[in-house]
Amino acid sequence: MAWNKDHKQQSRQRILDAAASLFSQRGFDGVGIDQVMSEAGMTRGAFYSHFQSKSELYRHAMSQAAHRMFRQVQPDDGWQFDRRRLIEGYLSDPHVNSDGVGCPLAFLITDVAQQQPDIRDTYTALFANMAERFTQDSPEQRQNVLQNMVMMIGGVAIARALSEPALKQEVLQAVRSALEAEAS
Amino acid sequence: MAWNKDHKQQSRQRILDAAASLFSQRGFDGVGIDQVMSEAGMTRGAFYSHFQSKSELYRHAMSQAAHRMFRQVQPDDGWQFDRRRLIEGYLSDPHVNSDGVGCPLAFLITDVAQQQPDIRDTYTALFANMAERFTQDSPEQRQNVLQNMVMMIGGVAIARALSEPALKQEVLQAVRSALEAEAS
DNA sequence: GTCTATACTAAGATAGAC
DNA sequence: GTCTATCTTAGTATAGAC
Repeated sequence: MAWNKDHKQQSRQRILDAAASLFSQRGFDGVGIDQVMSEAGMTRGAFYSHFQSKSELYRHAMSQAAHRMFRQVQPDDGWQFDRRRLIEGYLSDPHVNSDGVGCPLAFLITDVAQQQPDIRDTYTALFANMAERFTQDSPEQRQNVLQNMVMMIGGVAIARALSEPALKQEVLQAVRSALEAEAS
Repeated sequence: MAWNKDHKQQSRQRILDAAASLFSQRGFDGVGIDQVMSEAGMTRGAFYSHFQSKSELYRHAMSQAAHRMFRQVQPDDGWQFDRRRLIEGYLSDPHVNSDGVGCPLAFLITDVAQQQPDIRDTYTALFANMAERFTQDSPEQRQNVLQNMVMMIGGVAIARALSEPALKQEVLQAVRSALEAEAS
């Protein structure tokens, strides 16, 4: 029994990892169950004993990717997060040009806006969650936090859409400048 | 002959208008040629005497929507555009919650990022074009212009993804505050 | 220039064997 | 729990009538 349970959990995790990566790059409509299951090392038929629908998979993959990012922002061991490191990492080339999992708040903005309410509710909860983590115990900073999140998320999303490297770097640099000015 | 030419132009325009609206709301993969042609009052077969592919239609629809917006920013009659009016209109409820054509730079960010190079090139050209219009003859302001564009585009895109009205308004208000502070 | 009909491919989801 | 097989629907694009 224990073995079976473990095995199912591992399969589910492989599906979620494949889904997070594929959805990050191609969006909801750009990914099929076939591709996800193939990348997870299984076939289509096995999918529905793990998730009820593609929509449910999308929501779980989005949540998982976001929470893994949150963990970097606010580690469990109680260390204060390093604001500058976070910003640099978020705007870095490996993240912006990632061909794997990226921050779903940035990589999937308009993709989410086009989907059903359940998916938009998940995105909304993740966005609100991140805003609260940043605001911590100084509610008077909330507007600044929201402005910084718009800059970071919007900047990464736009940079990913641009095909000209020079312009892409210019946008990312403009975002860095704005956030550094804000930090003082 | 003149009549035929006119008629074809009008059909093409109806297709473009329908496409701009549908793509704005549902993205590249969320729209079929059938839907576009049906909304334009024709059937599928007629499409390919106007455009070579769905991708070409998407690019033209995106360009047209953007240039119509540019015209509001910089009218032909030489009037200086009203910066505050532009910002208010861009962040307004009718634009953000529009169920028709919206600014493609905001409504289609991640949709474009997932598409082929030709589509990303079109988006890039439109973004660069808008940045230049705003910068006008003061190149030293270019970084500010890019920061403001990220704020406006990112803010509208995020607001559209959020399902909770209060949070959506909070984000838009934060963007307004940032842009007003910038204006001084 | 626009129509109907069709070729071709792929999607999401389900049924039933093992 | 995972497989193969299948149902149903819909997509892009093309061919040929009018």
